[in-house]
Amino acid sequence: MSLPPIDIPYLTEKGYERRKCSETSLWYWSSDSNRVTCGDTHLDEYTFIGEPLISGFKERGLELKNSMRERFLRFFQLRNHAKINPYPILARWRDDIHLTIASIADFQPHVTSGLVDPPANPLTISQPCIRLTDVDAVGHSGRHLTTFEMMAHHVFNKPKEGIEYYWMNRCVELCHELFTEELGIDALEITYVENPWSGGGNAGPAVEVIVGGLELATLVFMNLEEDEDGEYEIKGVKYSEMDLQIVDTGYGLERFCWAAAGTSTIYEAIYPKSIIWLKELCDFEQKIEDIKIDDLDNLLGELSKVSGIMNIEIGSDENEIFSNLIERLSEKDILIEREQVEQLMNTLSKIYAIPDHLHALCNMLGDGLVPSNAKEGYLARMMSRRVMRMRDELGIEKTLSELAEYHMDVNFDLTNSKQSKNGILAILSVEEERYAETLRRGKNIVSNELKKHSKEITELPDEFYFQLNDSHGIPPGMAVQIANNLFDGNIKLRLGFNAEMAERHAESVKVASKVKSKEFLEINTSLVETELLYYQNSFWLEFNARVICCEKIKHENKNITHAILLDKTAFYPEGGGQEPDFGEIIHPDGTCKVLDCQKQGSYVVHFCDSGIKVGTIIHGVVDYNRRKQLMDHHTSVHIVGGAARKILGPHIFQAGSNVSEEYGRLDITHYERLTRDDLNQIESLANEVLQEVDYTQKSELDRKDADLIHGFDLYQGGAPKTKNIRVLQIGSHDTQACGGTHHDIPGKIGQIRVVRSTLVQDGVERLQIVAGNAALSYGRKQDELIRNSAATFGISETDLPKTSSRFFEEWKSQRKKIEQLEAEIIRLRTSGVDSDDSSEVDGVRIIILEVESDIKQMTKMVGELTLDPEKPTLAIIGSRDKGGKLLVSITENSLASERYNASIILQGISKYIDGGGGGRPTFAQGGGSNSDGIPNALSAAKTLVLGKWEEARSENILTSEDIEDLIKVAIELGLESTEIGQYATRVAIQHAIADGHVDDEEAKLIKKAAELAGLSPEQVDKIFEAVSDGKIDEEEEKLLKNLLS
RNA sequence: GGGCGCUUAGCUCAGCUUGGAAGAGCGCCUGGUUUGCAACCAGGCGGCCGGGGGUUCAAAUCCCCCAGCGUCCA
Repeated sequence: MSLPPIDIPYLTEKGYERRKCSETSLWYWSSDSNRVTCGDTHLDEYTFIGEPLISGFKERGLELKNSMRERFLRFFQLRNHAKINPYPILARWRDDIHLTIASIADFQPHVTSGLVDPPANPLTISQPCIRLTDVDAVGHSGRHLTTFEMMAHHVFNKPKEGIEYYWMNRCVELCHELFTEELGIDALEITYVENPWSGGGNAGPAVEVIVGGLELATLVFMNLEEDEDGEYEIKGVKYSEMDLQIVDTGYGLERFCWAAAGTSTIYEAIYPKSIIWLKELCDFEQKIEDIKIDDLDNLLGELSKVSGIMNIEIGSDENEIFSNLIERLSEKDILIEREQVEQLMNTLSKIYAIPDHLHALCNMLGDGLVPSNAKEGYLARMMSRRVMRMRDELGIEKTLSELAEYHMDVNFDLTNSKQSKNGILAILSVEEERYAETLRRGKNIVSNELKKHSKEITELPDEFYFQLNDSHGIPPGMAVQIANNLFDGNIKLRLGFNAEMAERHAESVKVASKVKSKEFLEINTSLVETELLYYQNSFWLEFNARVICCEKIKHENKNITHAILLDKTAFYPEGGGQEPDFGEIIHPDGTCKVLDCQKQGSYVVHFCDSGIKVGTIIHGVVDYNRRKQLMDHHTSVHIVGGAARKILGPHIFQAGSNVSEEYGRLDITHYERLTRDDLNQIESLANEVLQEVDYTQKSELDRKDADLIHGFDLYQGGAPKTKNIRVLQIGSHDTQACGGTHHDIPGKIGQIRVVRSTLVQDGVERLQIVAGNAALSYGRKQDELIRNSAATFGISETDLPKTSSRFFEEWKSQRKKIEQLEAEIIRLRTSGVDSDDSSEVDGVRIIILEVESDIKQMTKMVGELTLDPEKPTLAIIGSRDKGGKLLVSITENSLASERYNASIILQGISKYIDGGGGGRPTFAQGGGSNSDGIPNALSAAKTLVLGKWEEARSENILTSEDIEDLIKVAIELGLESTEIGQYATRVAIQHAIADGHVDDEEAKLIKKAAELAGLSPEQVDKIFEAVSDGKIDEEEEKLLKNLLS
């Protein structure tokens, strides 16, 4: 069944009636008998613009927010609610969201699941929140914000335990009293709209409180949880009633302020000074004159009323919005052109959005966030880039830091901020530099793209815009602007392009798969949980226990054959970045080695090289040296983290850690690269701590108390998942929740070295730490490196830097000398070719030679040989290097290049080395797999180019088939001469007679050859006819033989 | 977490579509010009074309893997 109708006797008493909204069909309560809508529809304009509904607040901006918040909290404090300080805006106690999006988020999931008690009950709070889902609507709608305070009163009832404070009726009563008696709102203006709420696995009835057309509060009564067999159904999901019944309310502080100020937009109520300042900076007066708008104030007021009730959201049709807007305004006798509204809205929306975005940025950075290109850090980068873009579009010449500084001075309360003002400004300066770099690169890319198109182009390819946006961070609008600025062009973006892009993005979003927790073996849940001895004493290394489970298993590590559970253990299982303990289990039948140790639920699984009978009493011995080293590193990681925070600033947060026997690794958030000097300072401070702190304090606290006592920086290692929290406190130096094993006396570590830092992700530096014994062996290894290097040079260690750089310089100059000498050898070799290897054919020098060089040197050689235009040259050189290399080069734009084609020659001769090749007509290279074929290839080249056909045949250098192939090449090259013709004809005919048949190819060749041989056309035809049937009979053979002579 | 892009001279980047002699601008060095500087002219130095595999006679270029950086979206 669905939720039953809500019954609120209090409202009935106050003269309210339950009715159905004519527009939305939702049930609502109102005391205004004329009302037909629920108050939150497109028919309900804001009634408070110019006529505040909340009276008695003269302040604006920060002061207005302060006194409004104070009034709210005091109201509930006076009615038995405990005031709770706001939680951080970075939801680091949760691993499902980055930012605090509602006051109830403070208590999820630990309190709402019933695991942990709430900090007070009932309670009231004003929680700063950030929601980036509607970021595009900010500034346009007049009411959207990315950052706001959610004022709330929460109750956590547990009816089964007799804990019941209040529920729906009393909640509405409190709300109604607040609005009417405390804030003086006319009851006729208030409607209560029933609209069941569901989300995140919970659900319940809910009431939206609408005042003057604006939703001021939502009252949620969360009493259901998702349950397949549940009796209630909401939006297709089944729910059942849960033990905990939560009153979850949310009152928008900024909206209260707006209703009290009656300004045309919410931004003017909360950021008035910023808006005036920004208007001056961008010369707003002048812009208005340019747009030619007369009665601005009246227009703005009406615009806000109208746009407030129109749903301006991402991806909505701009055309429709503007034409709607103009129509609505004309109903109010305000006549205005579409272009005027568009220009006005464009400018104003930016002026409105900038302070909002800056406020969100200050909230995030103030809480210690470091901007990054990934994860939550990206949210800050996105916001800062939005601000800078809008600033540039408005033509405001202020740096991001200057804008933020003004914002902090005027609108932002730094008292709850972890980060200092200067820290925030420093981070923003870095962001501005990075943005400038992105812009510079973007301009380059646009410029390169434009070079590909003609200057008259008016549209660039879609794909280009998409890629520029997704890969280079330049949105299409900006790309167009850059393009037109660069080339004074007339490029336009087609209408609705941004919506298309958003759609494309939406398509490509895929659902991430869930990671399952590891299961090593099936554990009978009736077995007793493992008692953890290592928490009772870090140096409890030997113990007696009973085997309660032992199973044969398969494992990556071949030595591991069994998994063993004990009723208690001192073996630490891998967790919290600390690697597992190793050691031995001694039992009556022998000893088995513990090679790995993992946690599964409440059990510790020992991975061993042999099994033990269940029930056996054993003696466990943890490997002391390994454990000691792991503890040295783990405690050091905490100490170094604390040192880094003291030296670099409060934004230092642990982004991950790993502790092994060799070293400790600590990832920290920071906005700049660390220098060796930074590391030295951190290292020094860490070692001071070893001296100063005598004992560490270990405690186990209830989650509720841990939060209260230590705050949320406690959870550096990640979101806590248990009711009880182990806390390690190292003097006043560092306090963290940690499940690892740690030293009681830090001094036992001996020394800590911070060896190096690497950038592991934008905004995250990885520190590598060695401590205790590992520090000692690290130092020894370093010494050895230096000693060995010095020994190689045969010098003292102090001379090492000087000598090594001298050797390096010498090596470089000698290498250069070698190259020069090689070049000289090539010159000598090539200048001497004329006598032996070169000849001349009709004014072209022909060089054919074999060398012993690689392809690179060969190219240089032919360069020497063919680059001189005074000496037209055809060079063919071969080398037996790597399966044989051939290179054919021809002097460009010369007699030689007119006559010869390098690529064809190469292809004609590369078969001798079983290879191929190609290139340009004047330069071709090839290679093969038979380097012994090089001499044949060069002989073939000589035959071909020098026309030494008879010689090739008579001296048996080439086979007749080879010669036939070469003739084809010669003909292709156009090296046609009587000599070739005569010779070729003879060869072809001989070949044909020997075979006894003629194929098409041969026939053509014979015909062509006969022509070239100077035979008469009749003779040619006769021969062709004779051989064209593919066979040679006796008569034909006679004819051909006759021809031969 | 996912998508996309980039990585070439000291710096900023072309070249990759369609494999065939590694380029431009700035900077640097030498010389010229100049009273000197800037500017200009001529010449030169400077490259494991991010790493590793593969295809090919031949890879900066094509394919696969990895790394770093950038960027958009969660």
